[in-house]
Amino acid sequence: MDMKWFEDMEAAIPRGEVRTRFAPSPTGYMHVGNLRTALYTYLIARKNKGKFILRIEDTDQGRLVEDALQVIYKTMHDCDLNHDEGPDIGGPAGPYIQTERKDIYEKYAELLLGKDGAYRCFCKKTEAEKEGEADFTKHKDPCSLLSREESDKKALQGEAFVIRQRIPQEGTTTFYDEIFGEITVPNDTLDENVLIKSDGLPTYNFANVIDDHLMGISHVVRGSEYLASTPKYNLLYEAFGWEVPKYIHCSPVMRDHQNKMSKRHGDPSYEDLLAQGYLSEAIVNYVALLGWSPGGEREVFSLDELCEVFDISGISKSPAIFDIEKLTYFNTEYIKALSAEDFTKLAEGYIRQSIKNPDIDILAFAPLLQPRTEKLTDIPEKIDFFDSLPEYGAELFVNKKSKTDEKVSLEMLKAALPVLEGLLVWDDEGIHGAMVGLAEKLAVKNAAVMWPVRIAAAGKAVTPGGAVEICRILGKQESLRRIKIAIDKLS
RNA sequence: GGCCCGUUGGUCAAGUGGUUAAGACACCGCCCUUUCACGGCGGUAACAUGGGUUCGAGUCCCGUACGGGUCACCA
Repeated sequence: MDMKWFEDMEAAIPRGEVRTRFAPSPTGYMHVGNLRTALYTYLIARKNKGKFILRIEDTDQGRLVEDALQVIYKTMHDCDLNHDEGPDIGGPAGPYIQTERKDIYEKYAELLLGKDGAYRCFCKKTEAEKEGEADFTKHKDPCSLLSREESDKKALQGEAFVIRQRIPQEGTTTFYDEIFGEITVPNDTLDENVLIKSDGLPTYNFANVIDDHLMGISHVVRGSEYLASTPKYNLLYEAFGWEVPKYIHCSPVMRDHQNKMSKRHGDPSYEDLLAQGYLSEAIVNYVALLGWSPGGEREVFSLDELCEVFDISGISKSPAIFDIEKLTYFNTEYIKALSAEDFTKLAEGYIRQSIKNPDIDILAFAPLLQPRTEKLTDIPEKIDFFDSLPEYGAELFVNKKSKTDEKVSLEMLKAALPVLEGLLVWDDEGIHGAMVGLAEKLAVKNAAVMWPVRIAAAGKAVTPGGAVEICRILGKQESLRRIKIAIDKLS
């Protein structure tokens, strides 16, 4: 065995700084829990002026998904979770794609074999483990008893094998997690997992340990589903004589008390949320708070601010249920905080979805929409009435607070028609003045005029903006036409 | 089933032995208002459970219940 090679590998490991890594499998789908893990991982690196690394865990050849890498890059980029090292930009600890590190794993597996921390298993892959009846009894693997000579001989003869981790059956293993504290498990409950598969590629169980070590990862951030196998990873570090990194296991993001968020249940992925009209910044802010708390009362944080205040101690042990309503609240806040230009830019496409009439000024809607938009996708149905007057019932004219009913509305519209018709300048000031003046003349509340006019102009009860703004955007001719339609309807 | 972990209002959560148990979302009410919304003000609502330890327990210990994770040649 070429020990010089191993020495060189060790010597090349970046050290002396905080290094974290986000290590997704290319599944083509970034679920919310994944995004949160990426965020926390990023935050820990930035908070400590360290490095954030992207590593692709693609050792499952059967599950390759086309373009999955692009989904990862795009999500990270959209969310501003920029990495310092990764497959696309390189770095001192590459390659950053596991299938490109095959020879590295092979060498370390060989080394481990030599240390008796692993053994070859020549058993046939058992199809016996069918769905349904789970067998929880542990079986002693006969191959673990094979002498090194026998094992080498069989391998040399070309017999297919996998490499399994050898686990001492006595004693306990203890590891420390930054969130859960000290955890101790009896060694005889640990399985001798496959480290190298028959296709020569490593399993997660092996690759993560090798890579985290070789890439100089100081803080391992991952989902709590790995909590149960962490003792086995510790045993691996121990067998190699390597320093164990800090562990940060995050509890899952749930859809309800019983189930994790999942594609199967139709829970939204990051991409889905974008498509539903949520802003990246709002999603990131909300997700940061799902399972982590800064401790104070403040909740709105930009990414940069999160880098400052984030602390591992604020991460919660128990799972958190994803609440789309609270996300919506954050989204509303972020939309309101947008500059008028930025909002217009984002809203334009949605506005065009329902406004086909080229005579209508698209930009006129933006200021009306911005303070009352929860999700960008809500925009089209809010303004569809501008394009064409919807069918509506006369009961919309009834409003207690404005003191209007169908009869009063008819009177008001009849009175308003000539006043508006006589307006020479069709702007907010003029329209407002005309209607308020009319109300004063008739000795009624402003609302008694405004309500019927708004209903007549819009044909729906809930509208962005009031009678004045709607009439202004509609234009004089169309406004008058709609008022006449309403008069006919009420007569 | 074994092992591991968790449990503060509907949800996210603060809280590290002594608090009137924060805050946010949602919900309800009032005010403002040319609608809805926004905004302002106020309200309903919680320490899973039983034992300890302690002068004193949401906070520490043990049990119970409930929930989750894991026990793949998936990660």
